[in-house]
Amino acid sequence: MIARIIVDNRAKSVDRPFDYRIPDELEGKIGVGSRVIVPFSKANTELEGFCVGLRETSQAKGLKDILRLAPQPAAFDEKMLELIEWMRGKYLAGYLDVIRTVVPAGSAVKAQEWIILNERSKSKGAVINRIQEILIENGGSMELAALEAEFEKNIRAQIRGMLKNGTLTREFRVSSMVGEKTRKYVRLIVPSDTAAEEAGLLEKRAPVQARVLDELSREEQISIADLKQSINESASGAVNALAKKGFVEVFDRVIERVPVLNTDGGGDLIPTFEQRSAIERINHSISERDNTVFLLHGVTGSGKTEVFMQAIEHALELGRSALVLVPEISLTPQMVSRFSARFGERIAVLHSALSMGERYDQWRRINEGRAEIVIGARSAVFAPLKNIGAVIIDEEHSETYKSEMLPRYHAREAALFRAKQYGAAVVLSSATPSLESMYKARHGEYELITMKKRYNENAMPSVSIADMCEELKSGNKTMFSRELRGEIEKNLKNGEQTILFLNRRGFSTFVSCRSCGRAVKCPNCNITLTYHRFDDSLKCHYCGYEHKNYTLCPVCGSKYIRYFGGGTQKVEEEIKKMFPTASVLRMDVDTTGKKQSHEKIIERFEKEKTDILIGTQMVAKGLDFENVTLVGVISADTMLHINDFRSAERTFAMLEQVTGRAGRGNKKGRAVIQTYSPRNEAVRLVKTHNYNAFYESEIIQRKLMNYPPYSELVCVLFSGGAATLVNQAAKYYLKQLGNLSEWGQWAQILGPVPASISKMNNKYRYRIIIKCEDGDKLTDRLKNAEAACRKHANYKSVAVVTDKNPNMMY
DNA sequence: AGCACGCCGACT
DNA sequence: GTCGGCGTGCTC
Repeated sequence: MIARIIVDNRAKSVDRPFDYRIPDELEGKIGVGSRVIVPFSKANTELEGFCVGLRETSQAKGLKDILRLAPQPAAFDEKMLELIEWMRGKYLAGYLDVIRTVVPAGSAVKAQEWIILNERSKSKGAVINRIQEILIENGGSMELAALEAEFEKNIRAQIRGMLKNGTLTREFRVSSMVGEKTRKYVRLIVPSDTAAEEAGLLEKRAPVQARVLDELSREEQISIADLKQSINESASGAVNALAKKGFVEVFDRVIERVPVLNTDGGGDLIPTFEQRSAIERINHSISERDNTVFLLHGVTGSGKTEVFMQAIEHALELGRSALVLVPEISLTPQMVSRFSARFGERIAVLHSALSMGERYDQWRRINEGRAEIVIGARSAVFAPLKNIGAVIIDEEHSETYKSEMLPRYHAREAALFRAKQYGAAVVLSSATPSLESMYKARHGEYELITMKKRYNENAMPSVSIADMCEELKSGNKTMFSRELRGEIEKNLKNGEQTILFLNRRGFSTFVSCRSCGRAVKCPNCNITLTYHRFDDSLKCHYCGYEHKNYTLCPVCGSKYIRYFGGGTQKVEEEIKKMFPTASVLRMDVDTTGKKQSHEKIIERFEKEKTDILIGTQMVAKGLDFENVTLVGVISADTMLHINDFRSAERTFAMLEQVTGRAGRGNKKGRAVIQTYSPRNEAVRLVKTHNYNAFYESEIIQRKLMNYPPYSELVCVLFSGGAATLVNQAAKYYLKQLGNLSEWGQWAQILGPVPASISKMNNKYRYRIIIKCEDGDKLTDRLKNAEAACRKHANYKSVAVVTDKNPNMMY
């Protein structure tokens, strides 16, 4: 038999299957997804490979044998392979890029090349002698990479020569990067009465040893870590002494790294009429296996989580599994704990904070069918579930579902693909669905379920809009309108909590000179630097460049340097000035840098009843606190004026979400939105929480401008060291794409033009945007044009990245 | 990526 | 004459 193998060699040109013979001893043991070790290229380097198919014969000449199986289980099954193939086409990515995305990182085996010195030979080459000396110093063998590191120049030629004449031999040693985790355990190897007797003897002389024996008589095996806890630090010494005397033995026990889940999440609730009817429709589809896609449009607090849980329960009853995607797991702790309270051990939670080992163990649990419900962010869509019955995508409009790395997949699209494979029901859920999804729902492609009532029949928060132009006219130059200020005062008096939201993305605080009018820019990127109060420095949020704050303008030397825009730090400062007695917490990227500090802030806010929480994006999602009755949006404009066709949609969704944080308990919630554009539709319609009106006004704009959902966008980004070269490469690419008239569909090409961030990390960037009916039909053309660019001698240094349906326009 | 092959200039 | 420079092309 012949196996088709994708070799784990990062070179793009080898991104295709290679045929290998399956040796007799491996016959029948290799199938789709198997991880194997194969010799590759002239040097027969041992590489890991993934099997993507079997066949009887091969036309390739010079077939080699598969060397052996890698220790890990198969990385994927046939269904997952279909997904891999689909993603390869859809997102113009290579096999390996896709496989590395789909298969958990770190579960790969890496073979290190070791060099062994056989005999010391006399040589006239200084390098050759030095190689021998270093090898002898290291006990006769070394990893090639370590050996090479000892030299400044390349020693490949010398090594090759020495391998040929037998002075050296080569060996590949595999070390699996992540495998099972083991822990040291102790157990008795003598009868328990012998141990008890010994314990009695040791009582006075060695009390710690006596206690170890005592505990082991009650429990068969105990980890050394536990003993250290229950006795004291010297327990491990005592264990060693007992082992030496032959009473106990220490052994490695495989343990699974399962993160601890919080399981307090309240009991079952009685579903409302709206919930019941939603559940019925979804469960019917699960039973029928008809792959219906539901768009669940429900206001915040309408009890969508309960609907999800009942659908999942139904899928499990039918022996099927369930996949739940959320925008970011750390932002939905309440949902996760409700799920784990209900489903316990059957859940696997995948999130970015997991270590590689934890991730691998979760992957195995799912793969072996020990966890049937997966809840996680974007990449959880690749969880190795079998027989999926229900797929739930919460906050389906969220932009975090789109990957910014290669392959630039959209988790919603990938989830729909998987659901189709298994005939699973899909629930796309949101209070503010994406225009694309609502369009499909209104045109019969998806089934619309609407949930209008909040679970506890609470009214939606009342929203008022503060016109900041008016404030300025009446002489208010602070960041806060009189109305917001008044409401905060009211809340402080009543002992109720307030959340202040500030969207820093897009318009960060920047430093500019009042004399020459120039803003301080990053030397590597065409972007203004952001001022950070904390260490009085200017930082570039794209490349990480950092500079101490200037006291004089770096361009004209003037001392009239000014700060523009207000970040969260500024808001915090002003609030503290205005309300000196109020307790204040700030939550943004700077205060949540460390793992879990974000959860800690939320916990503190809840427990300590902090008066005011100031935050960015992250306060907008999932927080559900009874005592929060006021939400203030410092500026609704920051997102609105970004030059992007989705900015209105984003603004509306964001405002709906933040204002929805108010009044989750019995008290009525209020929200104040500050803006310089009070008449803008996205801002105005939040006041009445009227999504449908917003949809109708926005969809007209989209149709007029032929934007999605009336078209598809393909964005091609070119970047390289010299602006003109990059621009030429983009033009050459367009020429390779051929005539629009031959494409068999309506299409429009925009560009090439400099990208919105025209320079990043010292790379100049140009973009082409293709508006068309069906981007997937262009895939082959795009791939060919990209390949032509890469081949062209002049443009080899220019990187080309294609993004279908990008979040932003670059 | 890494290696071999191959076609041109500077050396024993 | 040949050693070695790196441009080109292939890896089952």
